[in-house]
Amino acid sequence: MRYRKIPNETVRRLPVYLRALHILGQQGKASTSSTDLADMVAVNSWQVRKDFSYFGAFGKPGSGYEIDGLKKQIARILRLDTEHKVALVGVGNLGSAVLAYAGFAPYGFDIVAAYDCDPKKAGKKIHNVTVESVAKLKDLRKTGINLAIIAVPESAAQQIADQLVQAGVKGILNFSPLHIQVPKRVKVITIDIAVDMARLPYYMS
Amino acid sequence: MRYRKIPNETVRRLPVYLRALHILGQQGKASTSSTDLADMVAVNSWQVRKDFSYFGAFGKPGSGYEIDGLKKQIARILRLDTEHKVALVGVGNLGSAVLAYAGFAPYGFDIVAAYDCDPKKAGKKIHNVTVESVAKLKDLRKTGINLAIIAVPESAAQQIADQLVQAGVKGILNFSPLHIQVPKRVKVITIDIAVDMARLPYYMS
DNA sequence: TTGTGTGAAAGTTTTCACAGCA
DNA sequence: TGCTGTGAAAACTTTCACACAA
Repeated sequence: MRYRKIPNETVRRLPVYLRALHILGQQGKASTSSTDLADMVAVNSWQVRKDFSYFGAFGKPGSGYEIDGLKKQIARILRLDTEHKVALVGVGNLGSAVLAYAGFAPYGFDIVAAYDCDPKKAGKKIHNVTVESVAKLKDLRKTGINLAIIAVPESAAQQIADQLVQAGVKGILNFSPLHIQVPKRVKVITIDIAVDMARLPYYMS
Repeated sequence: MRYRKIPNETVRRLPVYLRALHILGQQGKASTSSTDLADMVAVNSWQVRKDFSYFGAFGKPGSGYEIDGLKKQIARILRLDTEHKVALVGVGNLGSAVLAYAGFAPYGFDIVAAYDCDPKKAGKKIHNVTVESVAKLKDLRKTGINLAIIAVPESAAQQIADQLVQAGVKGILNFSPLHIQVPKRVKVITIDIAVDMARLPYYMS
């Protein structure tokens, strides 16, 4: 079953496996099994094996998966085998939290630029990144950054997205609710905290 | 097709429809169509109609859906027709951003308590909520709060989750990566920013 | 013996096409 | 005419069962 079309749901799980493997690696382990991985990320062992099978076989019957090799394979599939420079737009409460967040590093993301429309913030250094005016967004193209995080208020999100696309950004992580319009070639992933939270009561007994 | 089992994916979309309806209501509109709603949330019109059909018919052929009525219906299904008090644990960068976030209010969520393990923060008022020591978590049961947001570092998350379950919490929005172990009766929804971001490069041309 | 890889079956979700109401 | 509601088909995803490799 080599190199079939990878199901979307599998792609969604791959970063989770990657994080689990990262942790196992830090614990000094060299290999693991589909059962152990499954327990860590709360799926079934056959789901893990099936997911991996979409890009060909990685594991050894009897002994399991070699952690370093598997990490590299998954990183390559997700195109996380090279560093990605990221721009952040909106350095409010949420933006600052994003800048402080250490969780991006294991995936090879590095936030190297930050923009805010508040002139008082321009020039300030927050978590090692100097905040610039949003007017400077047009210079983004020269920097080779093609990933951006939008953490601005809802009302400004579409306008910022337009500017980012103009500046050559190809992928956007969007924290503002509802849909942002971009050309088809640009991928947007939206995280809406309230929308996710709103599902909780439904599932509570 | 009345009162069939509601697909999980439909439940995931309901809060999104709710937000769109909220906006339409604020714009002074009284009714809308499946096509308009679909455009706002980036799905197809037949998906919208199918989703609504799982709880019975709401709309009028020819004229569409009455916004207020539809909002109430969806809120009732999601059990968002009553206010929900929420406790926040972890008032760091992310926790503060959550406290400041206005997006919860339209769904009826109200963050009324905040806890942090840093004794220096105890007693401080942040965005109208007084921060308390995590030692006070055991008093949570008396307050009638059964929803919590975990915004603590990864290493403390499981321990906090255990305490929350002990205190009678039935639903948890978890910002720390990887899986948190809770009894089956408790629902956990995890938001992992980095894991979502990690899918972007795969989809970028 | 332990643990992988994978066809086939079962289950879920999306898409389509169209009947029918206002 | 405009727009809904829905059965049926198609597409996608998960689960199972088991052959087989170390």
